[in-house]
Amino acid sequence: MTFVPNLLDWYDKNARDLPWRFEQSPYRTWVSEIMLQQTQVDTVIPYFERWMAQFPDLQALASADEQSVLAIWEGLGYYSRARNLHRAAKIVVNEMDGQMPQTPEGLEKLPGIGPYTAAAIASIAFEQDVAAVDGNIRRVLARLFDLREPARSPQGERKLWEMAEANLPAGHAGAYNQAMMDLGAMICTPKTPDCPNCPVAAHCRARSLGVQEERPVKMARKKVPHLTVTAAVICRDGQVLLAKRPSRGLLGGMWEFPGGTLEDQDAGLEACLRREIGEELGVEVSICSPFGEYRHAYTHYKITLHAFLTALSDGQIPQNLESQEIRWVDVLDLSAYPMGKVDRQIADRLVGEGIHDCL
DNA sequence: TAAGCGTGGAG
DNA sequence: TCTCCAAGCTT
Repeated sequence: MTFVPNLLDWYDKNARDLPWRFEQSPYRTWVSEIMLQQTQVDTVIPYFERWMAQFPDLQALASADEQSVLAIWEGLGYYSRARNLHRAAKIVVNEMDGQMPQTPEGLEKLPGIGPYTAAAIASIAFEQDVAAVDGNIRRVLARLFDLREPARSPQGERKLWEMAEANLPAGHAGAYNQAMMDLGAMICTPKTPDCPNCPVAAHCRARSLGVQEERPVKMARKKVPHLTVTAAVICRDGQVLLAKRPSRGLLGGMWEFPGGTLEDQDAGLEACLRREIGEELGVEVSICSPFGEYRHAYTHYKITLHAFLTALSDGQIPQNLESQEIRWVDVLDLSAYPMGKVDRQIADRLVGEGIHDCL
């Protein structure tokens, strides 16, 4: 007797009523799965609704421009997800006659779709009998079978996919995968799992050994560096200068206030800013006043960003030396330019206070 | 293979 | 304030 009947019975009664379940289509399933990568359901829901209002189908997405796609995605993070989803939609519409692949192998060829997402879409949208393993399922399986290896190690990962496949109920893969995820999100949580209310507690080896909170075994985590960063709000005639970041890498394709990281050789924050503006724009600026200190944690490092109101020195014309593009933007138009969180905070403060030319 | 990639919520 | 970590993928 496996845990699966109890699991499916529980899911039948307790499945969450989510927007992409309430009204289901392959496209909606796809978008939801991409948004849900490394992101919690409650965070995703409002983004999903806005997305569907603006890009109701594959054709609408494929014909959109990347900036409007990034603008909708702003705040959700991992922006390559948005760029890849956009690219993939163009591929499906232009090269596949608008028909999404229905198998994991076909889906995985599209940018942004890896092993988990391919299995999730194939099982949920196309009723294929394939097992998926995500963070929730990884935790549930590691506890059910008391997996001793680190779950994210190559060997642990291989065993988890084997466990998921071994227990797959034929003809019910979509419900099975989603039930495992809902169980992980609602009952079998990372901290203090609700074992008394768990429908499969009787099958749980970690629970029977009292080690459920020690599963899954984690890999050691690296320390994150903390950088000091400066940024310039360069003001001129009611406008500010924005730079568009390179298309790949951190915040790819998003706009920002130019600046950069404090180096050992810099005499101070203002010297750092003058150096960075020289490197990035080839101009000299005069620094008028501080404009806030912003702390933020990215995936791999933390920053404290010091912003300054600045003005170009006489006769200086900014050149685009390191960005995709630079552009003078009216303060009231800043909301139309997709930005990461810190730059959005600076932009919002500019909008709120109005711009006062500093010289 | 391991590092890079955002942000927000929970404890 | 800090740590963990959340429906992972790409290079």
